[in-house]
Amino acid sequence: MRVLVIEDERNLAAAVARGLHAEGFSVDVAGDGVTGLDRALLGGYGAVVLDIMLPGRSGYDVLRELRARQVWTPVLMLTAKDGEYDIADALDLGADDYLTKPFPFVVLVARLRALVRRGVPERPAQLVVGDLVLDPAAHRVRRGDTELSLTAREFALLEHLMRRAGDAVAKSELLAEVWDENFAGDPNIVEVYVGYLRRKIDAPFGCKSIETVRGVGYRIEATGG
Amino acid sequence: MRVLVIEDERNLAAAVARGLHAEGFSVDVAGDGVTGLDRALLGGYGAVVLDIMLPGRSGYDVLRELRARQVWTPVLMLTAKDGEYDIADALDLGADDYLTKPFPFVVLVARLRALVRRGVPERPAQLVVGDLVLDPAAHRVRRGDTELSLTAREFALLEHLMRRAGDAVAKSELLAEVWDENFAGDPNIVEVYVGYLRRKIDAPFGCKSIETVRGVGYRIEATGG
DNA sequence: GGTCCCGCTGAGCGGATGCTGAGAAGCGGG
DNA sequence: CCCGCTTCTCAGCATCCGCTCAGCGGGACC
Repeated sequence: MRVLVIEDERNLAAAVARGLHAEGFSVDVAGDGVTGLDRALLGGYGAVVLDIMLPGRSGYDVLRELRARQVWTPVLMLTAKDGEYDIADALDLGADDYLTKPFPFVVLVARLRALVRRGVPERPAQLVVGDLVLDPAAHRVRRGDTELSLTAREFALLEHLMRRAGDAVAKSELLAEVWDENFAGDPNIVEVYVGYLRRKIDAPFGCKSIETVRGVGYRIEATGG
Repeated sequence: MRVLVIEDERNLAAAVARGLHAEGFSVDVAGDGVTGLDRALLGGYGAVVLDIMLPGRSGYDVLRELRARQVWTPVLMLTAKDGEYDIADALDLGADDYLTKPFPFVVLVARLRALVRRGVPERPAQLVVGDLVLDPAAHRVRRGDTELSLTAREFALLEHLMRRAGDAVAKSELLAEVWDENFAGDPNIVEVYVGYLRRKIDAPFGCKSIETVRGVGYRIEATGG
């Protein structure tokens, strides 16, 4: 099984290539969108791993062009930040799955295998914590059967916490990932938004899924909810 | 390297255990899904060999539960028949590899080695001393099944001691590592915090895991815990 | 057995930390 | 053009934490 990896970060590309090779895949690497697209158009690949942020042509462009030319090779997108619109767009354009960096390597392999084996788009699993369910692609959150209405920022924060469910996530990390690496404002914003979240996802249901880890940050967990 | 084998066919389990042991693995065997899951949840295994057909809970269930609880130990599934859909489901659930019975023993060893070498540990192992368990990522401490609530400083101190479990750690080292290299205050602070720790992690359980090494510092050990 | 020093602990203070409400600025829809 | 929603700032407040200090008890060594 041949796999094409289109990724400009050399280290990551090399690591992925090495790992996939060890898993028995034949791997080609393209360092930018243009050559990546050329290779992909040649066909013969069982799957394509495609970074969104690329020099030359963006991952979006490559994917759009591929599908426009009737190439239906399964594509797994890699996104740097978990901006939900990126993902939604990519899926609309015909991506079959996606992963948010950084990702555990096994997950990449498992998803790739699933993609290749079935030849069927596997919908990325929703995030589940207790009876809290967040669907990144559909941009929805439910607690049990109740649909919750979150703003974009609240959603991004909750998604980030749920992706690391069980872990204590540092406030600085949340600030960097959910807001911006170079966010200049008041870091207190994290506390404010955690407050908003609690009022929406916990208080109405009398539970307490977001715990404060004093001196560190926050942790979301199934217990109590 | 510890390996957990969850397999109900006694002969097979015994053969696998013997063989792996001869290959240098430490092997635990669980004869059904329930006990297997319990063991696996305790962590500390480098890999799990998991039969799909099991009394108690099926291999699917065990795997699903494991992953749901954020346990990422590599799992190698064993299937009786070579129905590819079984395999597909298992891989989707987060299995890392599989073998179809009957399999040559050498293949099992090779695959296991590959699994372990590829190393998934993605999540830093938790620190274990007796029934004291500290999870740095989740920022949690348990004694047995009881969750302990430590402050940031207490946590840092305990983590440092546990990372060097069995060693006598100098007070000066603790001061430098847990506090600050250039800490200017009263060095007695270490004693104060060891006191806090003992009151939280030992006294309520009537044990004595933190020993004083007079003239040197402190040592944490399993004995009595 | 005595003496001395190390380690233990309780009280208490000052500051750090986290939560919340009020409200301003930006933005888009009607 | 106005209104409502969202995002973010700010300041007050309650709580918790980290640390100091001083006195006491017990182990080590002679």
